[in-house]
Amino acid sequence: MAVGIALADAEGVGALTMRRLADELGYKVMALYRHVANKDELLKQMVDAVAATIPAPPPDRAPLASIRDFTVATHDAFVRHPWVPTLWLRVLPGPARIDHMEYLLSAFARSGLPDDLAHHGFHAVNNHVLGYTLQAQEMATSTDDRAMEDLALEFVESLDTDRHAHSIAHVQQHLDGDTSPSFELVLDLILDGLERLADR
Amino acid sequence: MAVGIALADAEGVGALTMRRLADELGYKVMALYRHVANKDELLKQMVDAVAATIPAPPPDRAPLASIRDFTVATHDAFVRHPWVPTLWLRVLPGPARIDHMEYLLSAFARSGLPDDLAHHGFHAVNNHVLGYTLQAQEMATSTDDRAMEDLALEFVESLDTDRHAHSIAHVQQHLDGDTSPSFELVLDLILDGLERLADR
DNA sequence: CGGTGATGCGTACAACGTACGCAGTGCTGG
DNA sequence: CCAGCACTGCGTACGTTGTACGCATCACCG
Repeated sequence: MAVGIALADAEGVGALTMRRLADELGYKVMALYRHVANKDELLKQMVDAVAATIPAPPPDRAPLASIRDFTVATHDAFVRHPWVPTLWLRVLPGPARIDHMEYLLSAFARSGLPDDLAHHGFHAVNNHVLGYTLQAQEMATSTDDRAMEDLALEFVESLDTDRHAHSIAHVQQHLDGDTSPSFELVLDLILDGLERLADR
Repeated sequence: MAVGIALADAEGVGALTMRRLADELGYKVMALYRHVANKDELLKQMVDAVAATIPAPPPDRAPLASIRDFTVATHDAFVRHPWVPTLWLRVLPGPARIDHMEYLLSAFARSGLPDDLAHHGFHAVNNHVLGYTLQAQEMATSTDDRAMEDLALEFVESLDTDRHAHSIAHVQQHLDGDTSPSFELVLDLILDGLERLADR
């Protein structure tokens, strides 16, 4: 069931309406409610299904490396399903999401970082994946790829060349596309910082 | 206008319906549309109004310290108006939001960091404020303070003591409240990391 | 004084989530 | 083999939301 649903991520969460989903499946609306309590429950299951696809690194990997890999894998999943980060926080966590959390916490526990740093690190890493992907979404809302670039240019046009010089330059940097590995760079920034703090 | 609206942050965005807002103001629904094009426009103005309240540090402050202060101020604003982070990315940026972006970028430009690091740093900092506050929201959704604690405890009850030991411990840490300054700690982690990368 | 613009509003509609109760269908225990 | 039961699909219908459209009112200016 969650499968036919995840297919509707081709059109964004906004397009995911119960009637639309029913149509897609060849059923009528109310039939869906025999399988799902309500829409929130449905979304919860969808998010959980995605969470379940995030692979945990092999157990023999070093803790910090595991954290890195796992976070990158989470980011990948978010990129593959752009609607997930939006819902990640809004719906109640299902089993897979709890396992996800548990895994990351356990890796931090094994990392040798002091308890409080591990605690903060967990949040830092979580915020980073989530914030980063959400931010990326901001741009790509329902724009068919080429149109996004136009939209960015149009946005730049609307700015005052003097007062917003930096913003214009920033957008330009994005359009030049020379900033791709930003996600992992900042992730490493955080992880290295944690290690350094622990060493003191 | 945005004033009567911002007052509706006492009940969360969900409660902000056009009819409700009209009632609150003593008007009927359609009267609102003489002042605002549509609801998105309204939300945009609300977010922008909040963005306008975020103070820029004095010009003589060191760039990195300015970034820090400004980010903390942004976080404060988000805490004061919990509905803002959710909308921050969803609505189009108004003038105040553009100024906000411009200020942060200009501080990075003055910081002496190489261009690409400044670019990434901007995103890192932005993601952090946003991600952090959103994450905090996750917990505090429409729960009247004391009830939240109960909810957390109930959540813990639902977990398997063995399989989810770390998650339980993590929630416990939150309930003990010994983790408050987490936001600034991670922020410093990021800023220090940027500096260190630049020095190499 | 007549006209013109801004402002408030009443009615109405489409899209949504979903409550409720009925109908068919297949499996099970006697 | 059949009565009953549980499950699944569905038709109808309601309440809530955003908002289009057109009319009424009123201030002001020539």
